[in-house]
Amino acid sequence: MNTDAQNGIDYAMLQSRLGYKLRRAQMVYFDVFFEACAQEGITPGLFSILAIVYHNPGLTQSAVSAALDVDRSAMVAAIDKLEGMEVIERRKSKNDRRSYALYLTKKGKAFTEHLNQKVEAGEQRFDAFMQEGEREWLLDILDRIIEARKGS
Amino acid sequence: MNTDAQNGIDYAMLQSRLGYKLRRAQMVYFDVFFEACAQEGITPGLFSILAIVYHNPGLTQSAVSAALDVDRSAMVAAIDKLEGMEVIERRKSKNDRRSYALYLTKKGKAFTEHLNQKVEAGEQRFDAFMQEGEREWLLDILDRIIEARKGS
DNA sequence: TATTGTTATACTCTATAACTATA
DNA sequence: TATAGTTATAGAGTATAACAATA
Repeated sequence: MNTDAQNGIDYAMLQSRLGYKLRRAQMVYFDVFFEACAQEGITPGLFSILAIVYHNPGLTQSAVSAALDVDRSAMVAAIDKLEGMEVIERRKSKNDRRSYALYLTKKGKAFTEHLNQKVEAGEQRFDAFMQEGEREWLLDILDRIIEARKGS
Repeated sequence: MNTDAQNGIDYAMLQSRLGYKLRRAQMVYFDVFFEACAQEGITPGLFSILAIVYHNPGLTQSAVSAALDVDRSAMVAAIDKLEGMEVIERRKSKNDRRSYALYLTKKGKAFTEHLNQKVEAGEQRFDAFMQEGEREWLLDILDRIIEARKGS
């Protein structure tokens, strides 16, 4: 039960842990995500930026970094790269001349939608291992766990 | 639904993704794990080593690195640190003089058990957000996802 | 004074390559 | 020749601190 059949090593103290299994399962999905991104010459972190700007055009760099919980300084190289790929653009803000408003280019919108569909298709592979309704149940219980943190 | 009430930013393309929710939920549990480890002056990575050696005394450094899927070279500093804490010890292997056999010290066993209980207690906080039997079902579905990768 | 974007810097984690001593 | 442990090194990823322009 607690033994991994592949190498005969006993993972007992890790296997029984829900956090450990969540991590392993998340890694399975991350591999799909990473691979889909890699095929399009991007990283998961950069896709996250595109996804945020796609649904929230006009955000500043700082707002995006806050939304993704990374430091402002990390955004500079990231936006530079996305701008180099011509999928995002910095527009000088009118109200506040210190900041840029971020927008996806036409190419960027199509790129983001294409990548999103690709990841979605990749994830669907695992639906075969779930019974009817289990996916919704899983999403629901994960939501409860995520919400549970907030009341800490 | 797809909007985070906290900052008014629309995470739609990420929120709908099962992989993203798995990551968020995993981070909730990881915070508990990390905090419990930090209070004992250790890291999650080092605890994983202790957990493996606890259940598999006598493994070589290379075997542990393979079990945890990290490079051999990363083990050196890690075992150095655990040895410095007097929770693990390298014993010269008799059969193969190139390698060490790893064992927990008496202190190391107690330390590992204590830490394990601490993490377990921390995780139990989230059981309140699950119905009867849901935890077992969740472990089961996560196992199916983890196993699904192998047949890729 | 505070904030935006930026740069320089450092720190962690991990991977690669090369070395030594064994096998 | 291949493997175990080691070392040096380099690459991500991310955080901190400081600066100029602007608020």
